[in-house]
Amino acid sequence: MDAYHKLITFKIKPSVQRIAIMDYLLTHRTHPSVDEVYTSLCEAMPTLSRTTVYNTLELLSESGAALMLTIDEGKVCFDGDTSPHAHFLCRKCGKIYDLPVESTIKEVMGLSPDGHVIDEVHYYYKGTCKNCLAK
Amino acid sequence: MDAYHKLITFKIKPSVQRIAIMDYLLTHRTHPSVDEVYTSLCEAMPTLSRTTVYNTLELLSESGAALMLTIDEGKVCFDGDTSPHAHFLCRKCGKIYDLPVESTIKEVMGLSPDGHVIDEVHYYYKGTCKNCLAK
DNA sequence: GTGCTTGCAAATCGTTTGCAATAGC
DNA sequence: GCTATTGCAAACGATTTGCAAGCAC
Repeated sequence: MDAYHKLITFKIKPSVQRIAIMDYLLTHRTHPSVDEVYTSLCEAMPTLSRTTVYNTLELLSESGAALMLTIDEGKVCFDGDTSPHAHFLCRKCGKIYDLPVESTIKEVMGLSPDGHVIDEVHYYYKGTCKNCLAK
Repeated sequence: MDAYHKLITFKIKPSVQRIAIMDYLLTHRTHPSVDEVYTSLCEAMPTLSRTTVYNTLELLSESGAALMLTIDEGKVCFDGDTSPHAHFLCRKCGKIYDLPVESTIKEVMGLSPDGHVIDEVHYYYKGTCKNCLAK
């Protein structure tokens, strides 16, 4: 699905900026930070403001069109892939990798044994990635 | 185990401040932020500085004597309980609850199918807690 | 006395806010 | 024209840094 239709699907009114940001998330599976999205899009859209990127990414994650990741302390990252998967952060190079989940995240959703309602699940792993191990 | 011996176990040189901070984490299972630890300890130790709290909590989490939680975007929390368990954040009241983990986190530790070395695992759940549901 | 630990103040950085300019129906 | 969206600049708050003073062996 392209960016425009993903916005429509999640009931988000499309605008030039929103489509560009959604498209960036869908075509760059690098789990970018706000600043990476902003800086990358600025080349093609020089009038884009950081505020709009903040607003839009918040809107996307609240609407369910993107995931807000807090695996990296001190700065938030975003993922346009909203299918169930886990995330791995390499402490050496700082890259975030996708990992498959054994027991699907969907099973956890709903009411916890303690009586809390769970509507969002994140599995975060940290360590050293394959590439950094080889060095 | 008391704070002093937990520091020794994790090869951390004890000091008055480090013992006080470790003790705070062991006796307050509220997943406090840096500021909560600092403010609470300041009453009894007026000369304590925020820098020391930052340094010590970083040292504790790097040494494995405490967990650094990033479930709450924008500010980091700490947990003196280093046994395997998951965390649930209530978006209404902001409290973090401990949850038991079905498949133990220890099983995940080690080499991932992709060849990355995993040495830290966090399971984060978000939603509305029992108490807030009742209101 | 040497090296580690602490504490203060200033700086930094990601993020939020207030508000005016703009775009879309 | 009305409402929602965008963009700028200033404010904010958590965290980091530089460095001097203090403590322990």
